[in-house]
Amino acid sequence: MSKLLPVRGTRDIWGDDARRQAHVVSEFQAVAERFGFDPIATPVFEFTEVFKRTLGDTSDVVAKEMYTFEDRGGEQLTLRPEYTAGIARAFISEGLRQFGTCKFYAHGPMFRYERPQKGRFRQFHQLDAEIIGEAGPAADVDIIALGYQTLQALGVADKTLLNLNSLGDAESRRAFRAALVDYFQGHRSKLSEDSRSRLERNPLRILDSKDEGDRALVESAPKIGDYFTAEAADFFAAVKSGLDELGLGYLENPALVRGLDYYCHTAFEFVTDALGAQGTVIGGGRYDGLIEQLGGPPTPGVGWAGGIERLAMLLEHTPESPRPIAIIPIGEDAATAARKLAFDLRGKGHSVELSYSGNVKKRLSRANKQKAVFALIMGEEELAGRSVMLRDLDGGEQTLVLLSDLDHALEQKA
RNA sequence: GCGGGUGUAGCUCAAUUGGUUAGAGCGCUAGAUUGUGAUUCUAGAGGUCGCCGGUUCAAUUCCGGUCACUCGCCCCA
Repeated sequence: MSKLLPVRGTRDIWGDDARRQAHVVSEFQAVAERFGFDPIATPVFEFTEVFKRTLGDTSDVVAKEMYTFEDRGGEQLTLRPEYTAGIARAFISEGLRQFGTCKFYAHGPMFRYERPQKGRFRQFHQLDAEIIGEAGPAADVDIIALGYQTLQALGVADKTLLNLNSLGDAESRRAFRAALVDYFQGHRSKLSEDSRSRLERNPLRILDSKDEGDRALVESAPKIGDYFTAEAADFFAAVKSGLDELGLGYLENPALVRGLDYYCHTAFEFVTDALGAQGTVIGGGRYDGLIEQLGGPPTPGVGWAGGIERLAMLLEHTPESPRPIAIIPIGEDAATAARKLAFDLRGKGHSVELSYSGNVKKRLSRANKQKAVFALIMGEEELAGRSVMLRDLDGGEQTLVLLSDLDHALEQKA
């Protein structure tokens, strides 16, 4: 803490960044409501056990990439690295099964102890959508559609490509995994060093290795589709035809994988090439085994999370806030009247700027910077005539308007 | 955890092959009509040259370390 800097990988968000991110959240909320999703908020920290159980103890993600600490009562707590585990925990804790299928949306900060790079921070923010309790492929299609329309609402849909894959059901996965390990063992010496260690830890990850030599091997590696059970194949076909019916294009990407056991069937990502190495803006899939693994009743689920920072970076423009009306009083009496007028106009729904200090010149200059449409100048003369000077800040012309006619005049100008 | 790049004013960047007062644009403050902005003109404020150490008569400049930012690798729940 040598200087007053934010902690590595965290940052202050203000100005245009803050406005862009707020816009991402509000558009998402609007779309989620249209899809009949309900808001949910879960704590930013949980018992470490919640994330440990969902990740599996073996993963060194648990040890190395989570913000874990002990509180004064000796509890092991972790700042949430993702949304799904917390929401699944809430589903169990709150007995939400009684309500049948739950459709939730949420947004908030996440924490991962990683080396920061473009579009990747230690504290970052996510949108999240989950459908819990629905086993059929219609839910998968619905959740992907929600993602797509969110991107559309943000005007970035055409900068992304939907990548789609199926991991099959548990039986398919077992068979595929075995075949994959078998295949790569046979070519062990040709694998990159990274992938040789992946072979033990997480063989599916070899499929999206960035190493060129690995990629060549992956070309002729076993394909998950060849190991699908009939049910798994039907499920994937149903998801694809559901997307086709909506006219949603996608790229079938067999390299799109999920490392953990509870993932099954649908895996998808909306990916962009505009953000360097961190191109996934929305990623999700089906996790039918998760809630059971957490200690709840067997419950299917499907959902996604989207990176707010990444989406905000993709926005073409910073969304404009409405242009205000600036009220500019001259003198103490006018200042009092100005505060009352500002209050009334705001009450009627206008966006109004009223500076706390400054002479006319400074206030006009400020109004200009705030991109005000009009200035309402109120001096002794105007006050005496129960009127204000209505000045158009784009053109420069100004007219004296009776206060009683102000609503009408503003309406005319608008 | 590993590798590349960068660090000079609030912001974007110059400059000094090691030498005396480190510059510009934008922004900010004030003035050119004490009731009129956005244009123009003038003046002003603002810098431990990221930090610590080394070499040197002399370091913002060269060297080492460190911190931060940045791009990528690993990882990606």
